[in-house]
Amino acid sequence: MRRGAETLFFGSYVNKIDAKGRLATPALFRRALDLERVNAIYCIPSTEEPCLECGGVDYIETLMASIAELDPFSKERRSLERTIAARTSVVALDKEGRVVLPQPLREHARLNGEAMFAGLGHSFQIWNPVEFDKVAEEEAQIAGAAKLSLRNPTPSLLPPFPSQGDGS
Amino acid sequence: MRRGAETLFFGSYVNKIDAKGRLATPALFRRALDLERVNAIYCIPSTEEPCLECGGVDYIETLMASIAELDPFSKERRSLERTIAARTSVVALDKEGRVVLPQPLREHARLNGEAMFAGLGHSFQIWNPVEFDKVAEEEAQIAGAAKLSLRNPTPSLLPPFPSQGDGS
DNA sequence: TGACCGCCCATAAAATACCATGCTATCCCA
DNA sequence: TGGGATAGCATGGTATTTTATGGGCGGTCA
Repeated sequence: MRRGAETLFFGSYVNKIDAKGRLATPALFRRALDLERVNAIYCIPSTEEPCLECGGVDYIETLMASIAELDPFSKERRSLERTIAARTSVVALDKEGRVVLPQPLREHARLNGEAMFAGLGHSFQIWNPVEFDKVAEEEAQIAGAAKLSLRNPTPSLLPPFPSQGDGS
Repeated sequence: MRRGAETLFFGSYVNKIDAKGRLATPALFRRALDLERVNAIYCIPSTEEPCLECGGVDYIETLMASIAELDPFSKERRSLERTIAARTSVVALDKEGRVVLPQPLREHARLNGEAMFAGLGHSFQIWNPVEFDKVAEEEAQIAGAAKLSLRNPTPSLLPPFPSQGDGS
C-alpha cells in the first residue's frame, strides 16, 4: 500500500508536555498517520542520538518487512528483531490526538517541558528542542555540502536552521 | 491468515512473579494473542539462550506448518518434531491474564522474582531481566552493523531535513 | 495431610476516556 | 475591506476504566 506525498511528515513543531506527560501530535502529522487502522504511533529510541524515531503502522511494517527478508537464523536478524521490536513502544493517541510517552522514552530523548516533532518524510523524530538545536548547526553544514550532489538543486535551498513552527 | 502490525508483539515489560508463581501477561500482548481461540500461550525453551520462545496459537501453528512442509520421512523432520513439539508447553491464562510457568521452564530462563517480556513481532520471549541486560549490549552493536544491510535503512542514518512548509 | 491448582474477589495505581477553555486562523457576507 | 461568526487546534482538568498485584477458599492428587 504505497501512499503519496500528501501523507508524508513535513515541517517541525514544538508542543508542550503537560503535568500528566501528555503531548499533542501536530495536526498535520495526524493526517499522515493511518489512525483508522491503528490509533497509535510507534516509537523507537534512536541508537545514535537522544531522540525517538517514530512513525505510523506502515512505518513499522516496512521496518519489520525489511528484517524479515534476512536469513531467519542469522545473528544479525535476531539482533535486529530484538533491538527493534523489543525497544519499540506502541503509544496510543487519545481523542484529542495526544500521546503519553513512557518514562524510558522520555528519558532517552531528555524531554522535560516541551517536545519537538521533526518531519522526515516517511517517518518523524521527537526531540528535546534544546538538544535538536545543538546538532542542527553541524547538520546544516552536512546538508549544505550534500545539496551540491542533488540532481536538481533548488536556488536558495537550505536556509540556516531556525527551529520554527512553534507558534509560541 | 496474515495479519498486520496491530496484532504483533512490540515493546518490553517487566512484571513480578508472586508467591504462587503467577506472572501477569502484559495487556498489549494479551490483545495480540488470539485468546478467544485458545486461552493460552505456547512456550519453548530456547536452545541457544536462557529464555523462553513464546507466542499464541498462530505462532505455534506457523511453526508446525513449516515443519510439515519437510519430507515426512526425513531425519530432519523427525528431530524437529521432537525438539519443538515435545519441548513446547501450553500454559493457560487465568481470568486476570496471568500464567504459571512450569518448573522446568522457570529454571531454564533462570527466573526468580520477576520476568521480562520482550516483543519480537510475531512472537515474544520471556527473560530474567538481569540475563537480558547482559546480552543487550553486544546485541545493540550487532544490530547497529546489520542495520546497514537493510533495504530501507532507519531514518537515524539520514540527516534531519530543515523545517519548512510549517505554515508560518 | 500437604503441596498444588483452578477459581473467586479486593485494591491501589496507572492508563485512558470524557468534557471544558482559550487562542488563532479562516471564512463569509455586508 | 473589514468585522463578526466559525472551525480547528493546543492545552487543561476531572471522571472512569484497566491493569498489575495481592490474598482467600475449596477441590484434587500424590
